[in-house]
This record gives sequence, C-alpha cells and structure tokens, in this order.
Amino acid sequence: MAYWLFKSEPAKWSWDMQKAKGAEGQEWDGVRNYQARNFMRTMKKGERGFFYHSNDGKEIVGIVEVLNEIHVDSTADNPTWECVDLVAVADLPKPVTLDTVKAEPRLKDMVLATNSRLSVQPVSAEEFRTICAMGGLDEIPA
DNA sequence: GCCAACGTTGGC
DNA sequence: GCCAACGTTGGC
Repeated sequence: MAYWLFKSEPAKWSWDMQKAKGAEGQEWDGVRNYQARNFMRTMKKGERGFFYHSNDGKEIVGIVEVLNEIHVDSTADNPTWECVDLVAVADLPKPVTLDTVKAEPRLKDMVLATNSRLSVQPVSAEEFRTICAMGGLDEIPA
C-alpha cells in the first residue's frame, strides 16, 4: 500500500471543487511531467493520498483515494500523458502547512519539502500517519 | 512580481 | 550525447 501527494493550485482546481465531485471523482488531468506521470502509473485503486494547495494556502487540506488507475489524459493532445482519477475521502480538520512540514523533524525528508517542483509525489506510510495525526485525524477514515 | 530550481528542447 | 537556452512551477 503506497501513499501519495497531489498538488493543485486552488485557483485552478480546489479541494472544495474536488469534494463537490463526490463519489463520481475527478480525472487528475494536466500533468505534463514524466516523473509525476510515472508515479501515477504505479498507483493502485484504493490507494490514498493527500490533496495539497500550492501557491495559495500552501497546505495539505484533505485525503483522496485512487478511484481509477492510469489511463490517457483526456485533456492531452498526446497519449504520452496519462493520469488517474481521484475521489475525495476526508477533510484534514486542521490543514498542515508547508511551514509545519518543514519544521517537523519527522517530515524533513518529505518530497514536498525537498522538491517543491514535483506535482505528484510519493509519501511514506510513516509520513502519511504523522500528517494525519497532525491534521487532527486520529484514525484514517474508511 | 520576482526568481531559484528544475525539466525539456534542440543545436551542434 | 552534451549543454545552453528556454519554459514552468511554486515559494517567497
């Protein structure tokens, strides 16, 4: 079971918009970076990840789940670009900011802190648990 | 709005 | 196959 983090500029696609999609979920389109695409290729249905607001907010605001595994990005003009579909699972009652992540020794190796450019990235199980707890989730929602 | 970091492109 | 030029992301 792997864990992930997905970045989005809230001005373009926000957590509220993701939640509004409900169980229908949303294609995580627009990724045009090989590293990010390659991570999505390895994702399995049911795996969890964080939803992060870049630029505006700079904080982890919620938990998403992989609804559909890799497929061609419907917005791409080239089938090289693929993506998964995500569904919102739960809010983080207390969003965890980038500053907080950087200040927490257990999270200092998070890709979020070490490579600000990567828009889809892996999160370790321990990092996932740590952030859930810091975010006010005592247990991971079903 | 600036710019550092990083990825990609294309000339050689 | 190297690397300079360029574009983009995202923190500040």
